[in-house]
Amino acid sequence: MARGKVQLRRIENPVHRQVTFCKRRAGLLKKARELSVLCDADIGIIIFSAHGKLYDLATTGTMDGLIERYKSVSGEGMSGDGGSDQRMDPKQEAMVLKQEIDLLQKGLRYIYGNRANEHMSVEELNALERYLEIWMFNIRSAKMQIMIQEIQALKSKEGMLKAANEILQEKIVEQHGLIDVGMTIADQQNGHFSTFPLIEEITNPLTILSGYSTCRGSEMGYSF
Amino acid sequence: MARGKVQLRRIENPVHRQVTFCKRRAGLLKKARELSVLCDADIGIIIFSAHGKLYDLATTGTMDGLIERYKSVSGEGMSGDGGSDQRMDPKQEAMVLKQEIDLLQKGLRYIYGNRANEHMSVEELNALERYLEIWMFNIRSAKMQIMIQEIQALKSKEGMLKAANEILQEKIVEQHGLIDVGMTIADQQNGHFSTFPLIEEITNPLTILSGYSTCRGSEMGYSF
DNA sequence: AGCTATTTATAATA
DNA sequence: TTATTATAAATAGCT
Repeated sequence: MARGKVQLRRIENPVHRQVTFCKRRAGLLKKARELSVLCDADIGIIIFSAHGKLYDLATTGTMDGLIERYKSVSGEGMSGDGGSDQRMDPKQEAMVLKQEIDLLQKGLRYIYGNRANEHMSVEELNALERYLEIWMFNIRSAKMQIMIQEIQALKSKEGMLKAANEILQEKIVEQHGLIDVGMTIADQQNGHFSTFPLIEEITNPLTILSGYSTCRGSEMGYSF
Repeated sequence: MARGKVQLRRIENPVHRQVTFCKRRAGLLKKARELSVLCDADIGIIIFSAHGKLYDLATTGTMDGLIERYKSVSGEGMSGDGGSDQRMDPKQEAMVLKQEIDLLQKGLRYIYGNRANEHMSVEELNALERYLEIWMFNIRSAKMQIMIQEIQALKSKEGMLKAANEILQEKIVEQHGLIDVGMTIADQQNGHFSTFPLIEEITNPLTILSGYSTCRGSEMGYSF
C-alpha cells in the first residue's frame, strides 16, 4: 500500500515476504483489536506462518473459549445462514461466561503466581479491568438490593409487631384499667428504624461509585 | 481514519456502531485474505458480534482444520505450570487460588445467571468486592509497570543519543571551527522528553483510577 | 449503500 | 527486527 501498488499474489522474494508478513500480521491484529473495542465484538484470530509458526489473538477470554463458542454456534446454525440476531441463547451465554472465567483465572494466576510464567498483554489487562469495574458496580448493586430487601422485611415485621403490640396493650388496658405497660412507648421513642428513609437516597449504586464512568452494565443483558 | 480521528473505545451510538462493525469487519477479513495470499500463511478468524452472531473466515481448508492444528501446536509449547513462589508453599497457594476461583465463578453465575438460583450472602459479596478492588489495583499497577519500563527504556535511549550527539557536535566543531550545526541545540530546547519527570507522580495506580482512558502513545511495542 | 477528506497502513529502503 | 517516508488503502462522517 505504499511506494507502489501491490499485486495480490504470493511474494516471491523470501526476505521481502517475511518483512511483509511481520508488518501485515501486526496490522491485522491491531485492526482486530480495534474492531473488538469499537464494536464490542469478540474476535479470535489464528495465523500460521508459511513455516508453521503460530500467532494468535483472542480479544475476549481465551482462544479455547472462543473456539468452544464457535463450535457450539456453528454446529447449531446448520439450518441455513438466516441470521436471526436476537438475544443470545443460554448456551452461548454460558460460553461467554466460560471465556470470562478463563480470563479471570488467568488474571488470578498472573497476580498471585509468578508473573514470568503468565503473559498478559496490556489489552488483556484492560479487558480484565473493564470486567472488574462492571463487577464492582453489579456487586454493589446486589448488596444494596439485599440490604434494601432486608430493611423492608424488617420494616414490615416492625409494622406487624407494632400492630400486635397495640392490640395487646388495648387488651391489657381492658383488663387492668389505667395501668400502662410502658415498653411500647419506649420502643417508639427509641427510633430504632429512624434512619430508613435515608436508604431511598442511596438505592442507586452509582451514587456510591465515585469515579465510575463508562457503565456498560445496563446494556449487557443483566437481568435485574 | 477519515473525517476525524477515532478514539479507541466502544462506540456508544448503536447505529454508528453497527455501521462501523460492518465496514471494519469487511476490512479485517480483506486484510486477512491479503496476508494469507501474499505471505503464504494460513489464517482463521472468528468474529462474534455483540449480539452473538458469528462471522468467520478460514483461508485454508476449514475452520475446524485450523482449530485442530491450533490445538495441537499450542498444546505442545506448554511446559507445565511450574510457578515456584517463595512466599507460600505451592499446595497452600493452590488452595487459596481454588477458593478464590470458586468465589469468582459463583459471583459470575450470580451476576449473569438467574439470581434466584445463586445465593450469595452480603459477607460473600463483600469479600468479592475486596478481591476486585485489590485486583483492580494490581492490574493498574501492572499496566503502569509495563509503561514505565517502556518509558525508562526510551529515556536511556535518549541519554545515549544525546551523548552521541554531543560527541558528534564536538567533532564537527573541531573540524569546522566555529560553525555550529544547531540541530542538537534545537533538540535540547525542544524538550521532547520533558514530561517524563511527571511519571514519578503517577506511579501509584490509585492516582490513575479516575482518568485512565486509553494509552495509545506507546502501544506499538506491546507484543506479549 | 455511495462519496470524499483524512487518517492509517505499509512497500520500498536502509 | 526497527525506522523512515512516500503512497496506497481504509474508513468516519455525511448523504
